[in-house]
Amino acid sequence: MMEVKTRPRTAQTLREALEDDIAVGRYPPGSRLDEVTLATRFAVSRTPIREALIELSVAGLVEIRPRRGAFVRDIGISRLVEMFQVMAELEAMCVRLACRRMTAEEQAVLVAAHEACILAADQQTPDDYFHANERFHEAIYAASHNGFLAEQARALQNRLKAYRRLQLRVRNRVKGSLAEHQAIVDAVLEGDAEKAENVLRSHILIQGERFNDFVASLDGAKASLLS
Amino acid sequence: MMEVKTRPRTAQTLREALEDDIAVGRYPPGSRLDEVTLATRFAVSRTPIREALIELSVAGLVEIRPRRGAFVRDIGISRLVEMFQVMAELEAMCVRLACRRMTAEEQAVLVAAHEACILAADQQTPDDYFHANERFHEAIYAASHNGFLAEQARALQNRLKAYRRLQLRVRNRVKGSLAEHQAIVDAVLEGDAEKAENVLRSHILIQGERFNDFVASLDGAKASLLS
DNA sequence: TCAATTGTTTTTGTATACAAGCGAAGTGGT
DNA sequence: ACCACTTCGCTTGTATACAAAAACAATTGA
Repeated sequence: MMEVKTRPRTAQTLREALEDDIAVGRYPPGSRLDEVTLATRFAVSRTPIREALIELSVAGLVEIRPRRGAFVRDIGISRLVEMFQVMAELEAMCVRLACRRMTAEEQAVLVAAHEACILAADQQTPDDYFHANERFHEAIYAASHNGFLAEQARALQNRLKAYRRLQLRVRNRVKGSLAEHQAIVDAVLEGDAEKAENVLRSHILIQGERFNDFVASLDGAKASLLS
Repeated sequence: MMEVKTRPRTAQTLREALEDDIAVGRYPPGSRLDEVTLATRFAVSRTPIREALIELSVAGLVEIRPRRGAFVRDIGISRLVEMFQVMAELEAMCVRLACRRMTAEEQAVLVAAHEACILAADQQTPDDYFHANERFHEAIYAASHNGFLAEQARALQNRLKAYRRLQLRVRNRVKGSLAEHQAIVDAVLEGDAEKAENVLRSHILIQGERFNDFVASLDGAKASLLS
């Protein structure tokens, strides 16, 4: 069997490596994750592979069907909308708390992250914007001063990573995202918690909708998901 | 070493067994979970024990410090408050959605669960009330018609199980809890989503506060936590 | 020709064996 | 006597071996 480029396994854990491979689409939803194949690919025994797969299954990215193996969890579109709904609520909570509690430094970090987003959006590199966007939201999580909430938000953001990335491909979505960020920053700087909360909530909800559009637009042409 | 009563391991998984043991206090926060000890206790090899511990660590009940073992996660009081805050928001979201979406049958289930709580509260058995209470909240999760949200709510409720149980020991807490439930049911039946949301939110937040009281009241006498 | 049953093969789940790191205790030096 | 260093034991992390279940294929009977 033809060996595809195997990442050198720097210092990152097996779990992170698999997480990335799933997010990037190397292992598409529904595909089987064979233990021995993975073991040979990463040049380890089955044991650490199994442990990584268990972690991923608890985290929700992988489904382990007893006695028949691990599969990349295929999230239906309706469940995806549900997840974005919860994500919206978590982020709304974050920004609400952030409005009350955030320090001047944290405000500066948020503004800087926003400006980085603007820069990344200008040059037509969608992946750069994707990462700048992640840091923007991270700034809000951290500013909530609720460590547990921030963890939950990060975990769910990570679980939705693949879909958030795709959703950015929708026409004019980056521009729209940016405008929403601006509104959020404005509200936060004004200290208008209620406004910030509402804008952020719909900023997330719109992602679920745009993803829906995206899927609908390709319809039969599932193959191009990995284009 | 003296063998304490080892549960016969009916059909439940190792993970659930350990979860229970932690919730019940057999393994108090901070205590070390030795792999070989657990292996002999459950009469299995280290492998399935390790896998269960990994699951628990991802779920957040256990902390695995590399190369030094697994410990029951010791949740500080401030983090606990954070967790109750998030729980409150999740439940508020559940009831808000439930108000809009719940069917007549689901309303009936909720009312029935509430009545079961009243019955359980009358007879002075705190554990019965605890379980009836769980079913009451479960009815709300299910009625949200957002499967993912319901899963998240259940997971967090489970993680807080030990603390919710203790918090019920505070003077008059059961009576107070019941009154709050009544208010929630009323609001839901009226279809007043905003009211239901607010009442439920503070119903959860109050648990964090009452737990705080509870800890403060014993103060030095940590030993009696397991009374 | 098709279905069913049986035998083979592949794959998961568990046990055991082995390697390597951390901690504790002991030893030697100052 | 006190501190640093070394060594030994115990525990985790990983590899391998084995058992059992599921998938697959082939053969036989209708």
